[in-house]
Amino acid sequence: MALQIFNSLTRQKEPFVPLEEGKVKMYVCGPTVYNYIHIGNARPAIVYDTVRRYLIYRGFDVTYISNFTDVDDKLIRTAKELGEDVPQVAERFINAYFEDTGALGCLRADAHPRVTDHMEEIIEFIRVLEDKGYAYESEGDVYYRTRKFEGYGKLSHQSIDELKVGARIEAGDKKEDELDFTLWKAAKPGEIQWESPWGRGRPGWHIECSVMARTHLGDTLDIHAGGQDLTFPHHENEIAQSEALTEQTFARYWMHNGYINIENEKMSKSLGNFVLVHDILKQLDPMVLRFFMLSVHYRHPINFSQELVDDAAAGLERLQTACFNLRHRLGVSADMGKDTENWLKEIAGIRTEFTEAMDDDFNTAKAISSLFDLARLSNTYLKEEQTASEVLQKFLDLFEELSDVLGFSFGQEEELLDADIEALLEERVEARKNRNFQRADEIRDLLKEKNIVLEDTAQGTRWKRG
RNA sequence: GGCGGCAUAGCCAAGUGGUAAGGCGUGGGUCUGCAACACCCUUAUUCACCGGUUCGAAUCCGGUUGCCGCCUCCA
Repeated sequence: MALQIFNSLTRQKEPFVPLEEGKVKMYVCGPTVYNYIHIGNARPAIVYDTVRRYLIYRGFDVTYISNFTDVDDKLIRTAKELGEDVPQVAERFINAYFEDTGALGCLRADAHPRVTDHMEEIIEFIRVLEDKGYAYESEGDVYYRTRKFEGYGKLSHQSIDELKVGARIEAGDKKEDELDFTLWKAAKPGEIQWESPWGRGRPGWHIECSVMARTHLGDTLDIHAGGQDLTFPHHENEIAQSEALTEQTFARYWMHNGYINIENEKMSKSLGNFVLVHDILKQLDPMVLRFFMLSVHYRHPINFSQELVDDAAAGLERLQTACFNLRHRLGVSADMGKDTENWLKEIAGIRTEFTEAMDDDFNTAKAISSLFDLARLSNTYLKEEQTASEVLQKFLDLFEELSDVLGFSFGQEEELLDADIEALLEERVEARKNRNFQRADEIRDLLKEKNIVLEDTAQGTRWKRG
């Protein structure tokens, strides 16, 4: 079964066939960097990072581009409020973005282009649109002549007239048609601005993605992705701009992830329930947040609440414990297992299960259930009195292989204990041997206070950080 | 008004024609000196409701109800 992707353009799953065999050009709309990212921004970051990892796992050569919108109205406003200039604000939140998404296990894109580094290309792009009759200047602004683009509405599946019903009509509008959107915006005095054929100004909202995608990936992308809310108008407008200019298909597969609600409510500024990744990670293991995000299919809405996060943490811990227990056993027991072939076959079967889930439009929820199957299987194996190192190692390898695709890391740093704690551990072994359970329990309690949890097994006592 | 989505156990969540994955939680049991970890069993004769198609539907069709999103800045 081939990899299938749900394409927003056709509203159905399609076999994924990149334009150039073996190579994938992927563009993900990045944030406007006027604040720390919230968990709604974290979802696409995590989801498409996982898509990318899986494509790589499947053997594709992926070029992954994700932009920063580092100039726009919100940035200008924020800079004003903070008494800084726009580049300063952008720089700070770009750094914060890397810090936050890095903690969440997201790999760096092959490039993170910024709007302000592409002014020449943007101006040139608009100029060509103007030449072709798709753009017109009006009092220093430049607008896109929406009605001229035949396919307008094909992504959001709306006809232009349906869209028009909902369009806002502003008094004294400089546009020819209320559906026309801004390509270039004349600057007000004091605002950040660039020289252009239409006077000093800055780019409109949608043009930057068309330009940066083309600059870094060429005329046709394999995958263009972003949040569901970007479908209209952002992505619709990108298509109009790019396809008017190049007369080529802009993106072949469009992916859109669902929203996040907070405690069953839409996250919004007015409700005051914005959850910033920067804040939540102070009290939440980033891997738990990632696990939580991937435990629901990316196109479905997801509800964020303390209770659900706690559930996710418990689930993730089960997987971590399974790995931990495998490592302990690998370190202490002899290499003597039976039925090795059968176990190896079962392990391999789980890889297939996982791949089939991911092939089906990146069904990470189902893929995660394969990890749980793997945990159950390995835990069952650990009940055997005799184990084979080869099998234990294969279990660990598959855990690592699959969790790496999902971007989880089950930390395994070899830690050393202080000498006095080692001494207590040894004393406890003696005490238990002598059936001095009172002393043994005393030591266990003592270490628990130091956040070291002891577990007695048939293969000796193991410890972990609580 | 237009376009679209969702409704599966206490909670979360897969599942798009073949007789309900998985996780968390619950209850019982096994293991253990006691724990912990783990394992086994338990928790939906049923998938919002009503019709229809079919040998067979959570899955397809029609209708009803409820919730949500987009059409306006937004991941």
